[in-house]
This record gives sequence, C-alpha cells and structure tokens, in this order.
Amino acid sequence: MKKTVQTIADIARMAGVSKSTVSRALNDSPLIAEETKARIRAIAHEHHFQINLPARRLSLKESRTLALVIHAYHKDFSVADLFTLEIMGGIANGVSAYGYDLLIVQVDPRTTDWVHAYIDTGRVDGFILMTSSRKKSHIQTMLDSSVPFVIWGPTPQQQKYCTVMGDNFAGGKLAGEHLVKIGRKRIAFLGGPPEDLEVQRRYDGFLAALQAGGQTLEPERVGWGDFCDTSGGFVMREILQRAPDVDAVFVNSDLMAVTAMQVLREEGRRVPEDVAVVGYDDLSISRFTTPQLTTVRQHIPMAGRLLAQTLIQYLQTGLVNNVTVPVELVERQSA
Amino acid sequence: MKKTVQTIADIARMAGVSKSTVSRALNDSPLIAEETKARIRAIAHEHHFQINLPARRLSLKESRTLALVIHAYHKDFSVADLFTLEIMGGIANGVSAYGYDLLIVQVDPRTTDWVHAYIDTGRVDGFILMTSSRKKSHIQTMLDSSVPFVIWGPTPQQQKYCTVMGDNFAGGKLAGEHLVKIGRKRIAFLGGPPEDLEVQRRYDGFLAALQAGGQTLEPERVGWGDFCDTSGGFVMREILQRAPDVDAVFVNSDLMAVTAMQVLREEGRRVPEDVAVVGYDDLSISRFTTPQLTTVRQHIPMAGRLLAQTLIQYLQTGLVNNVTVPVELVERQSA
DNA sequence: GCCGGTCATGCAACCGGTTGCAACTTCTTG
DNA sequence: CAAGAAGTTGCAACCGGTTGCATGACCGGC
Repeated sequence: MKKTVQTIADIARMAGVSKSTVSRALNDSPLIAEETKARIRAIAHEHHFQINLPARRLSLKESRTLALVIHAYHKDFSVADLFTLEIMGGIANGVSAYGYDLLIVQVDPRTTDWVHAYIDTGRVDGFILMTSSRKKSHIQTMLDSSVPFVIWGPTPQQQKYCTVMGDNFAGGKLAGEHLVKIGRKRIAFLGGPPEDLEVQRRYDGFLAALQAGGQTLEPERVGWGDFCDTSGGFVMREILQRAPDVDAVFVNSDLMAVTAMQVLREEGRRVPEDVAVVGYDDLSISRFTTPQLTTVRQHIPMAGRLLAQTLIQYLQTGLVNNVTVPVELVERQSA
Repeated sequence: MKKTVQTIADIARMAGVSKSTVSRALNDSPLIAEETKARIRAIAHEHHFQINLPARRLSLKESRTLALVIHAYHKDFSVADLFTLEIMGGIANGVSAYGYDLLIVQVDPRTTDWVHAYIDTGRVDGFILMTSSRKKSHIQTMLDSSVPFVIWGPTPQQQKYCTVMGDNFAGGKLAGEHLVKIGRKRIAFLGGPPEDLEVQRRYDGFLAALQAGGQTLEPERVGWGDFCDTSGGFVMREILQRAPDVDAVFVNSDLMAVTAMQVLREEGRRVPEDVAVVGYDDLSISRFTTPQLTTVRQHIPMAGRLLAQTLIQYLQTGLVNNVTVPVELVERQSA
C-alpha cells in the first residue's frame, strides 16, 4: 500500500486548484468557499493525506511540541521517580488534547545548556519542569532568554511565570487535623527538604492544625528527608530515637511513608495502633502497602493535564497563570 | 540577550562565504577546506548558533525522532507501569547518545491509526513498542506499511523485524535451579499471561531446571496472572488453596511478587522460611520489600539503550537485529 | 605556454508547507 | 449601466536548511 498522495500539491492537482487553496481549505480558512473546502477535504481524506509537519513547522515557526524535562532521582529511573511517571500520563493527555506532541528531555540537572539546545533549534515551543534540585538555575536561564515554560512548584513572589502546584498549606492542615481528630497527642512531622517552599507550606498548614487542636510540635519530633523512598526510613529512625513516645507522624511523601512504616515495624511499633501514619501524594503504591496508607491526594493526573494546559495557554495567549490544585485526604488504614 | 544570528545565511554573511559553504562546513563535509571549516565553526560557536531543525528535517526528510509508544496499564499510569518508567530512562539515554529525540506517544492499544498519524506526517522516523495487549495488530500494521520499529519481545518466527528481549529461558532456568538448590521440594510457578511467548519460555526454562533436579511441576502448583501487581495476590491465593503445602514459588514479575508475598504473610506463611519467593525483572522496588526480593535481573537500563540502538541501526543501515539481553539471578532474602 | 586535473566555493533548485497581495467573478447599488 | 464592494482563488515569495552541478583558482607535466 504505497502512498501516492504526499503533498498538498498532489491534492491541488487532483482538485484542479492551487496549493494555496488546498492549504487554506485544510486549515479551514474563511477565505475559501464551503463547497470547495468540502471537496478538497474529501479528496484529502480519501487518499489518507497526512500533512508534512516539518514543513509546516518551518513555515509557522512553531513546533507544537512541548518538552518534559526530567532527570532520574538516582542514577537510573526507579520507584523514586514514580511521581514523575504518574504525572507524565496526565501531561501526555493534556498535551495531546491540544494537538501538541510531548518530547522527553533527560538532563543533568546541574546544566542549563539544554534550554537553548532545544528552543533555539525550534524543536520545542516550551518546557515543563518537575521538582528538581537545581530548578532555580533552570528558571533563571529560561527567564533570561524569555523561553516559555511552566513548573510544578510554588507561585513565585518576585518574577512572573506559569506554575501549577498542589495546595500545600491545605494538605498539611488536612493531615494535622486528621491526626488530632483521631486523638493523637505526640505527633511528628517527617518533611521533605526544609528549603523546599512546598515543604514549608505543608509544615505551616500542619502546625496551624496542631495549634488549633491545642497541641505543639516539639523540635525533637521534626525531621527532614528528601522526598525519596530511602530517606523516609532513616529520618523515621532518627525521630524515634529522639522521641520514642511519638504516636503519629505526617510524612511528606508516600514513598518516604513506605520506608518509614517499615522502620516502625522493625522497631516494634504497630501501625496505626501505636503510631498513625499519614502520607502525601496518593501515589498508586499507597493502596498496596500494609496497612494501606492514609494520605493527602494531589490529584496527579489532573495536575499533569493542568501543566500542559497552562503552558499551551501561555504560548497561545501570553497569559501567565498560577494554578493551585486542590488536595483531599484519603482515609485508608494507616491513620 | 537577544539572538541576532539565527540562520546559516547570517553566518555566511559574517564569514564572507555562501550558505552552501556554511552548511557543508557545519556538517564537516570533506569538500570544504579545513581552514575555512575552522573559521566558520568559530564564528558559529561564538554567536551561539543553533541550527533550525525543522528546516533541516524538511530538507533531509528525516526527523531524527523516535516514538516510544505506551499506554497505561490501568486508567492512569501507576506502579503497574514501573517497568515502562525504568526502561524509558535507558531508552532516553540510548536515543540521545545517537543524537535522536524521544517522543512520547500515548495510545489506546486497540487502535492502530497512530502509526500513520506519526510516520506519514514526518514527526518520527520509527517506533519503540513495549509489552501491550494488542501488540500483534500494531506489528501487522507497521509491517504492512514497512514502518521502522523495534519491539520489546520475542524474536519472530515468520516475519523479520527488530526485537530486543531478555533471555527468558535462561531466566526461568536460573529461578528453578536456585529453588532446587536451596532444597525446596514443592515448587510453584506463578506466571504472566499463558499466551505470552516470554512467559512460555520462562516456564520451559523453569520446568527444565526442576526436571534436572528430579522434580515435577504439578498442575495444581501452576497459576497465571497478568504481570500487573494485583494479580500476584489473587493467583497466589488460588495456588495456596489448591496446594497448601507449597514451599517455594517463582513469580513472573516483581510487581506480582510483592502482592504474592503479602498474601503469603496474610495466610500465615513466613518468607522465606515457609515459602521461598523468586521474582522477575529486578525492578527498583525489589530492594525495598520485606524481606528483600530475590529475583531474576533483566538489566532494564541496558535493555532500554539496546532498544534505541537497534532501531537507530536499522534506520541507518537497514539491518534487522534480534537482540537477547542476558539475565542474572540476584540473591537477596526472599529465597 | 597550454592542457587536464584537483580542490574549494558558489549558484540555484528543492524539501512542503503558509500567506500577502493581486486578479478575477459576481453582485449590489446609485 | 458603470462603479465599487464582497467573495474566491492563484501567483509567487518565504521559512532555513541541503545538494547537484557549474565555476574558477591553482597545480604539475609535457
């Protein structure tokens, strides 16, 4: 089944019109008579015409392609990057809903040269950035060259750029309120990196909830990890040593919560009887832990779609949007 | 920092040569004098020239872009797709090592129209396909239109196309030999889908190992799942009901092994004392289970690189390659 | 001193779309 | 009935690269 119809010039010949007319007809231009459009579209469809996108991109000077910038948490991709995987599905959905393509750009987070390597070559129209150790230098580079992008992260105070983020204050608050409500008295906070603004907001919301319940958050019951799976266990162990009487813990990511629960079990604590655990994210694994994890849902697929949508809207209208995705407490067994 | 140098015509002007000379110089053509090349390259580098790829693609009629075709196991991406995530890292590495880009194409596996939608538009040069329920119809569509592709899966008997696959026979054999060696006598097989050729090879290798050890594989100790996490638990429970005296099980994926171990624990069996468990894949999670999972390593990052490499080699030379990736037993605690 | 060969470079066409502007119909209107 | 408006379509330039072929410079050999 060889294709004989490859270009709009072929279609033009068959329809007895010019290239321009075919181009306009296929783009539904108001300049062309409805009748002509219908005829041309019929011919195109009948011959399975597929437009040549590199040519169109060259003409339009836009690639209709977005880059998802990622890097493995460790050397290779692993469960530690499960959040990235889950949100990628949503991003792919959002991107394709608007007729855009999604390019995967795996980078060394210490570099920024990929920005120009992908934008100036016209390969992509903009970038989507997830959580990364070096996000600040990335953002600065893109701002300096006015490259379109959206990040998963907090709304900026000084500069203007697109963001999508979970409602971290509300998330921390929900977790705190729940633990207070079920009667816990010595509640711990196992956070992500303390310099992370998202983590700070969760802390603020969490603290507010405890204080509203007449409780305090003692420093020995606070520890900081790095979001990634293994750190949950380490930090949980530290907290247990400092505060052996802890009876609940709010862990800033489901991945950390999994290993934290392992450590609790190893140390002879029952979950949730002795120590209640609340996670964060509602990754797919939280349903498969024993006991099943109570957690703050980030609505990850929706967040992915919003990332795509926000960036595309910016590309098309120049509108800078800072979206907050609502969170929700999912009560399972661990708290 | 605005860019004033955008096209090779700009460079040509600055160097006092023609467009063609610049084009040839940047592509290291032997037609151009070394001295001239050096001068042009210096100017290009100095002005941070980045070539316009849509234009080049239009001219060369190749996109230097590969599509990774994926679909979520369930509705959204989840741990069930962890294999896809981990291999994606390797694919991205391999692809970028050859100067190609990686496009993510999320499809409904029941359709095949994406093949022409991506190839005929010149967006991608070829496809990389992972395990999928409808792979046969996909393969047939691509073969019919002689579209370049590589799949993760077994070497075809009738047709010729590129494949990369783990050594499933050897993998099954390693698992069987190990369980025999540690003295188990009533060994079970918890497979993936029975119609899957990879699963059949693992079964063959496993059976061969048991028989070499003077053992048989009774039908009541054989069960079939679907690779995905939840099915491991279900099928494990079935096997336990049919054969309560089972003392070891070879599970065809780490994901299924995780839930199988949960069920074993729920049913009061200790792992590995009462029932030894061997998984398959060596996903990152296998290190984080309790007990840590003994498993057959697929060398996933390497497999990803090989997928990219095999397809690119085919695109550039037309060579059809069927690669087998060696496997290896990783002994941890569960067996 | 002329000729053929080698080497380096330029000209111009081409890849397959998009689009400003001109041109042609047909219709309306004074 | 002429003139202007409105509605369609075509011409040709342009997007920014690549490449076949022509051209011109310089060389050594006879």
